[in-house]
Amino acid sequence: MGRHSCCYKLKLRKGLWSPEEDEKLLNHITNHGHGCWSSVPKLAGLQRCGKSCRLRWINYLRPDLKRGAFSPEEENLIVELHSVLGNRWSQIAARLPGRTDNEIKNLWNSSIKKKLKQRGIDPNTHKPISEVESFSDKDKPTRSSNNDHHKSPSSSVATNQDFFLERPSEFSDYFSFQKLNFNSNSNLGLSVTPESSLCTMIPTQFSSGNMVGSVFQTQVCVKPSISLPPDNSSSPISGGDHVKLTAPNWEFQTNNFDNGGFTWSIPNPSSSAVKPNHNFEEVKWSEYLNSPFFNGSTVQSQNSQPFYIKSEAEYLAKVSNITDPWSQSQNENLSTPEASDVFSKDLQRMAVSFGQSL
DNA sequence: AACAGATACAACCGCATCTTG
DNA sequence: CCAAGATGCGGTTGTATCTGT
Repeated sequence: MGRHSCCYKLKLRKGLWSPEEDEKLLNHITNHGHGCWSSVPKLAGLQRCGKSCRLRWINYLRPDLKRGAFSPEEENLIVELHSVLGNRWSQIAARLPGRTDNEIKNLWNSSIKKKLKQRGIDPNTHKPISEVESFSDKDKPTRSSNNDHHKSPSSSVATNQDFFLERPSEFSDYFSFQKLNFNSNSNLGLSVTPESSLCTMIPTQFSSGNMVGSVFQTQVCVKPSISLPPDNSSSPISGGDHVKLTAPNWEFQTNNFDNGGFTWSIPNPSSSAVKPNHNFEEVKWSEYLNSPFFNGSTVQSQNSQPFYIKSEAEYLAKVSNITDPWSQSQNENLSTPEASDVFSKDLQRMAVSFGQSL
């Protein structure tokens, strides 16, 4: 459709808004509300199209807008959200009260991108630039066209399910999950994908980012999945190319935006109960992102209600008991190889259990 | 002071989706 | 169900301002 139809019929003003125009629009909406935007210009006495009026109101005149520079916490939150949501500016803006998608987009393009690059982080992938550069073509996921999650969702996301299925590979790249050094093969005929191409990432703690020293920290969880070998194997699981499972233990990652580095930690594997038969496919990513967990507020107590994934009830209960994954991991000093080995074995056990329940 | 380039921000454009008759 | 209009979104462009020479 493109340009609003009224713009063709009438000679309408374009470009910057004058104070007089602002006043007319502000007065009209204050007194009457905007109603149908296409009728606003006429009712407000403006030579603009409704689309232009709407944009002016949303980005500039709205009374609840927060003015002034972005705080470091806001910038960190934007980076964090962008790593999950990509260029879904409106969704990012929804988590920063008083900020508009337009100004967040502008901030990203004019400032944050450069800062990340200066820290050696690729703003598209959120990976260290050195890793991005060494990521050869042969290692890229086959669905390379989906590798850039910064495309417009309108063109890349056909359905919720498609979106959900496509997100994991993007984030497995980002999180370099192979650091966990899973056993790539087991005597059960199962394999945990070493490159973690099916790894699913769930952000858990955006709302509870906290200051540790001068560092703003947030935590996210990474949920490995298991892929099955071809049907000719002796795998106890049959049917379908892949089975996705929720890991019995969740991995916490702390993002330290001050130095651009990532610190890995893994909760004590024995502290988490295995819940083998829940079906993560039930939860669509978009539903998750629209869940109450994400609604509006950017500051939320860690002890508040856990986020919504109905099939993850067991997990939620555990998360709510973890008061500080960061210091917990520091104290326990879980080194990656040992912990990941246990982690990997738990995954395999769970996969078998899952397969037998089918 | 004048100019050019960089930067930040405002606004537009085109597309997809939603709504309505 | 369909078509047209309305709305929302993200990419892009335009412009004012800043900064350095």
